[in-house]
Amino acid sequence: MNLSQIELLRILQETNFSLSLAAEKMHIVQSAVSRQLQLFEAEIGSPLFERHGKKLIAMTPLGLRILDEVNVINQAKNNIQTLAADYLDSSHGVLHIATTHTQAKYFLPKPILRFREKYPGVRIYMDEASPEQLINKLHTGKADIAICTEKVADDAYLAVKPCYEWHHTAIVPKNHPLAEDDVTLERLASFPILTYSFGFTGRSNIEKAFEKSNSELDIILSAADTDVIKTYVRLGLGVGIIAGMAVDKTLDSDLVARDLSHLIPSSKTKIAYLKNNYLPLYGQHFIEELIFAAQKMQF
Amino acid sequence: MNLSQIELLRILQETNFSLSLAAEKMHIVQSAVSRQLQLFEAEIGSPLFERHGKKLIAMTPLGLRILDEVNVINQAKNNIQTLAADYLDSSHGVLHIATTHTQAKYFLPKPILRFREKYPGVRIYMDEASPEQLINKLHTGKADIAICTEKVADDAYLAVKPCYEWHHTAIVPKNHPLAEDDVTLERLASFPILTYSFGFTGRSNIEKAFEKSNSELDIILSAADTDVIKTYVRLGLGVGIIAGMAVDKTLDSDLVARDLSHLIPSSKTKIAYLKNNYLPLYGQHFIEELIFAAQKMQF
DNA sequence: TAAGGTTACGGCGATCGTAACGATC
DNA sequence: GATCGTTACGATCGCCGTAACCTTA
Repeated sequence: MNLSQIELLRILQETNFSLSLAAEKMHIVQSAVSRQLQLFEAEIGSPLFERHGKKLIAMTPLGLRILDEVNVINQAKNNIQTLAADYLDSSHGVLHIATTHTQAKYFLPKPILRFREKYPGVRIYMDEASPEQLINKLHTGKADIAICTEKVADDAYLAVKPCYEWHHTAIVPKNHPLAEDDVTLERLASFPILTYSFGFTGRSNIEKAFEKSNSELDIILSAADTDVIKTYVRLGLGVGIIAGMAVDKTLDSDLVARDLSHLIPSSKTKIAYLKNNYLPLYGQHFIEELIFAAQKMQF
Repeated sequence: MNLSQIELLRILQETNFSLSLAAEKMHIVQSAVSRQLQLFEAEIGSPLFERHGKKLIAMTPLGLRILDEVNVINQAKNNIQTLAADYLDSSHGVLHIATTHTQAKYFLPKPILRFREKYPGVRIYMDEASPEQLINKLHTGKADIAICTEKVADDAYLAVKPCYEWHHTAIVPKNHPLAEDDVTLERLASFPILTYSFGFTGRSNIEKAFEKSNSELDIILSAADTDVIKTYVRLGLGVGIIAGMAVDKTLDSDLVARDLSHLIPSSKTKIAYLKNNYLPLYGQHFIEELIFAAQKMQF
């Protein structure tokens, strides 16, 4: 057993068990990969992959169980490398942030600016995805830190820190009835609604609010992206329900924002990362920036 | 970085940072070890060991942090090997049990007999040690399963299963006053006491019982070993306080046993093993035997 | 000066690459 | 028949062992 064989197993799971793709990723020829896999299976004494003829199509139960350990080893190996690099120079490096559109556009700009000032040598990769995908990116090592509102609870491998609490806001064009009227659940439900997709940015709390009432929402447009919602609200398609921090007083001056904090439960945006993943110092400082920025906010 | 370098680091911590001892353990020459360490430190880019001249005397903070990850890797590597062996043949193998003398002599015989019948191919190593050492043996991989009463709480890396509950018993020679009289804390305290050493077999509960009362125990002999205590009780040195299950009705018929369950809080014997350590099937069955045996007992 | 660690060098074995072959959709 | 995997073989590179050298108690 050696580390390249461990790495091979890890890559095979990523490449849908393709030896040729794995070879490419490892920068060696395919025949070498084939032999290494054979050697490893020989050492284990049992096949780790189900095969159709010569093609690998799945992992055996033993293979899956061993894959768990392989991932542990891989994580630890990466930690060693990160630790070493961090110790040599904690001012340079790479930070993969995975988050939803709303956070990326309306919450992250300030903390990222401050962070850039302190760490001009750190390259930031920002990855937008659905909350479900965010967690997956953490687990597969494609992201170091995830920032989102939904789905990050009850995962034993995740460390989750509360970041900030916010409320939803309804937005309508200036001439819309809701621009002036009292806002109630029933009144809201009488209009076509535009809001976030399932599983995004506090959508679950919107569901909860209307579950309890007798009204039913007529959601005519769901989007992951606040700006898409705003666009169609401007076109008069209906009432937008968006996150409070996504309302920009100057850019959205053509719209009227009505606070919904009395109707829809507050949402909590969290910061999540893998417990077993060593975050370089600048990563830890980035989280501090997030929390600092959160404290300065109010919705 | 490769697995032998990882292994080297692990062994260096075991050998007090001696390259020559490490070389011996790894069955290679010392110069090879020296070079591998240099290569690894070069790859890390920083020294992992503090040196006095050429001699290694301690680890640097970075080295210690990396050692954590090394141990994780080592554990996972062992798990892979155990998984593979277990899958090939779950009827043969080795089981390292670490426990105290009392458990080894008075609780384990029955479950071990039953286990041997089911798994004649499993070699059992029984290791006697203090509770503190038991935990250490688990952490260093020298034991798979520990059975004891003290010290196994609040360790995040340990899985702890309750095994059985028992009470202390006082033993005296037949002609001793306590053979007949009512047993109270005060009465007990009026005699010289022989019992377990600090940190052994429910000793902490004895302390607790007497802390609350005004009496103070005059412990004239402490031993880890119940049989030593019995021996000196037979010689008339005083009153023995031992675990209830350590009283053998036939072998100890020359002694009088007085139950202390109304005076000393009950003790709980637990089974502990490392959460991250894969126990082969027979190991899991061994634990089942322990729990089965425990249910058949009563003290 | 003995014991532990480093440096230099030669030899062996592990693993890679090339290439030809085999199988599967 | 194109893609993917296996087998065979030669070449290379990494790692070990021998041995001489360095350093400190």
